[in-house]
Amino acid sequence: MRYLLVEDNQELAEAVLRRLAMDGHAVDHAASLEAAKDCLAAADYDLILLDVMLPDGDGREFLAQSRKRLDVPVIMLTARSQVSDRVGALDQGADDYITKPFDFSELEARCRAVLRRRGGSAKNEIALGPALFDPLSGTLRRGETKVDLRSRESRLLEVFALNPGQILSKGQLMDRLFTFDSAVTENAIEVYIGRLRKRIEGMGFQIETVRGLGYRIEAQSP
Amino acid sequence: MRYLLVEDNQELAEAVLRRLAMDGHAVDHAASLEAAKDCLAAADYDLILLDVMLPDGDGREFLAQSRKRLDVPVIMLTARSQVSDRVGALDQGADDYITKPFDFSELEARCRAVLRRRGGSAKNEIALGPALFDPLSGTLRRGETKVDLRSRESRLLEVFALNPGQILSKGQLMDRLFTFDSAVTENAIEVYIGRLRKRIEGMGFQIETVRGLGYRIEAQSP
DNA sequence: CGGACTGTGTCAGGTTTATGTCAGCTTACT
DNA sequence: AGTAAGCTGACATAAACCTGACACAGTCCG
Repeated sequence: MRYLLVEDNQELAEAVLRRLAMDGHAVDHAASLEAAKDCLAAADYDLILLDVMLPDGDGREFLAQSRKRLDVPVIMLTARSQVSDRVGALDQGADDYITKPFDFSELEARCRAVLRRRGGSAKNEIALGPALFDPLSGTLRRGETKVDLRSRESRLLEVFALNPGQILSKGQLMDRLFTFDSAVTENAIEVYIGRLRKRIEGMGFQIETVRGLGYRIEAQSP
Repeated sequence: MRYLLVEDNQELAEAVLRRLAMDGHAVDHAASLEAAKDCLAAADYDLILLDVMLPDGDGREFLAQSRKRLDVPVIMLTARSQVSDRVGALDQGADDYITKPFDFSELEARCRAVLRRRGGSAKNEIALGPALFDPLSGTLRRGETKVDLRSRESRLLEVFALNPGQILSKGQLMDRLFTFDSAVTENAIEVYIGRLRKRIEGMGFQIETVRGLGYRIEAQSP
């Protein structure tokens, strides 16, 4: 997938770029509307991440104009205070919006959601042993049994599901679950592992601790 | 592989250099950011080990700047006390971090992990007779049988696996397993050899004692 | 607006586990 | 047989991990 990120905050932009690159996407970065136009002229994108406040104009106007020519999904990045930003963002042609500060995992989830909506119904469920996990809705299903996960639990499980068999350290999990400026304890991961374990009981797979290294998902042993 | 170590503590730097050299890597050493820049201009590296606190600046800033131009994996070396060091290290562009003081074997393991992640996901398993050993997850497999090793056991086995047929003295093994400033008895090695032997029973290879000299790994005799 | 509810993250105390030492034993070599 | 080297079961310890309880902030709903 090829993304275009339009964002003038350098620090934030780099963090987002890195993260999306880790997921295997090619991401171009434009720090202004001017630069964004150049990028759009030069390449085809699958998704645009568009900040509202930009040095040379308002992202919404840009969106309104581009919509006539483009048919690319757009996710708006808005500041929390700018409530009015949200209102109308969707009207203006955005496919979704996300308020800053956001978790990277949430951004990833929204990107997937939007792309899925657009690109037809590519199934987005992940098989976990005999169970099926839908990270978008946060539901886990095995036959008749269905479990709803909370947002954090869902993201956590998603990270495991995307790295089956691999050991993930608490540090890695933290970086995947939390914003870079939020200072949470590693203990939070332990707590969530515990909560998640309770929920996935009887689903045919389990999270196993690898002492000193991290955690790993595995199909039920016995 | 060619590494660049950016670290101002002379003693630590030399120890790391020696160790990595033993693994057959070429390692350059820069004691400051200034020197690091010169090195980067002069050569291409496969991996950078970057201390956070340096006499002429913060390693993280350096990293943030370099990221634009470089695409080399970076492992940050942070002090345990400096919690803030760790926070965001990965977001700032590091591929991994390791807190001082660290065991050399852990450093090696992380280097391998990062390089592997970067260089595609080639499996990193080592053949030991009829068995396969994955030093990253610490699992040993022979056909259907799977054994999980503990961290120290895993590192110990790794040393043997990388030096097949060679006799390794207890001193050498200690150097490879423990931090240079930690004072452990040679008996500890004996104990671990014993534990490891128990675990690898039936895996088709064995650790044999060479009285007065050390130990050696060999395929099962009969 | 206030109270009930929910999702989150922290904390403190309890539990488990890896690790290294020790003491006494076995083995190999002279 | 004597001696040094190696082995091993038992143990203390500290670190890693788990978990019940709680505090806090949103959100919902009357």
